[in-house]
Amino acid sequence: MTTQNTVDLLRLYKLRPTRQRVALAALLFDGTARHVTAETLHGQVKDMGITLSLATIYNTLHQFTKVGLLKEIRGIGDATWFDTNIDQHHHFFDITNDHLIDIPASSITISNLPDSPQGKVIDGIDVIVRLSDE
Amino acid sequence: MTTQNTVDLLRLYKLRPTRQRVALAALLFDGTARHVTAETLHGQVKDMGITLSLATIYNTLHQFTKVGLLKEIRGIGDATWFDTNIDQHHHFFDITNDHLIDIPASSITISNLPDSPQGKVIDGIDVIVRLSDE
DNA sequence: CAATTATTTTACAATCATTCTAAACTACTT
DNA sequence: AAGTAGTTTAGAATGATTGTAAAATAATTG
Ligand SMILES: [Mn+2]
Ligand SMILES: [Mn+2]
Ligand SMILES: [Zn+2]
Ligand SMILES: [Zn+2]
Repeated sequence: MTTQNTVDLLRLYKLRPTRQRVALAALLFDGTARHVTAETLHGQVKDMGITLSLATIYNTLHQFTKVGLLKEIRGIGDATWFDTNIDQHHHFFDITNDHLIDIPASSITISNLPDSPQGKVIDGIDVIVRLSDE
Repeated sequence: MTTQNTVDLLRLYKLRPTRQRVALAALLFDGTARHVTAETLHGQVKDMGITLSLATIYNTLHQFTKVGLLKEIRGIGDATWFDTNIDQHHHFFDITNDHLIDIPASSITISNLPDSPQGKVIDGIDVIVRLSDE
């Protein structure tokens, strides 16, 4: 993604295109599916020779999530993961290397779910398929 | 559960029936399905007038899990939950009150799951159905 | 292009769930 | 009863994350 495209993307979402946000958006939104934690992303920008504080990474990941550019995933190890795939979908989680693989929602059929309790409605369904070496 | 039954249960699993473990086992294994965190369980024993350290609660929950008396559930809020239902099953999670409800594995049908990657095998499947007020 | 204002970044402290450590205590064996 | 191995505990440490307040920077205005 060019810097100009990244700037435009941020403007579109009413986020000031600061040096830090441009760097992170360029890394994240290259069209490929990415799963990052604050720490892994911090490592990736550092590898590019850019220094920015972990607090800014957290702030930015949450802002991107708020505007709908990212999805938060919890329950994978101890840290919070952020996903560039914002479609409703599920995950394989390889417990031997902490690797996530997308499963399109259309690839899983869930049937016979019991009725929700009185006055409650389903907000979402998260499926995690844990993988290990055979 | 009588104290004697609790003592026998612990002996059966080669765990010394200490005052602390007897109290926790009696609370947990009364035959009803329970979902606790270290903190909620700590509160419950405190309410019974028994004082024991949070470290012991953590130790005991992990020991009970290791021998198969409990199951660990992650991805529900920030804390680790422990479940007296050790059958393979899933959960409704009510996000308005942090309440968990069991869904028997037999009540959910998952079909069309994509193939696992080369050399990987499915270790387990966790389904969390998030509930909110309608 | 200043000057002003609004937003963002950052260093650093604080929080919270959990684990570690090492000393005091207790259950089991002899 | 004494000895030993296992357990509990207070308190420190850890690690992910969030809060704070000052310094830096982007946007706006004249
Ligand atoms: Mn968050
Ligand atoms: Mn654990
Ligand atoms: Zn994903
Ligand atoms: Zn359960």
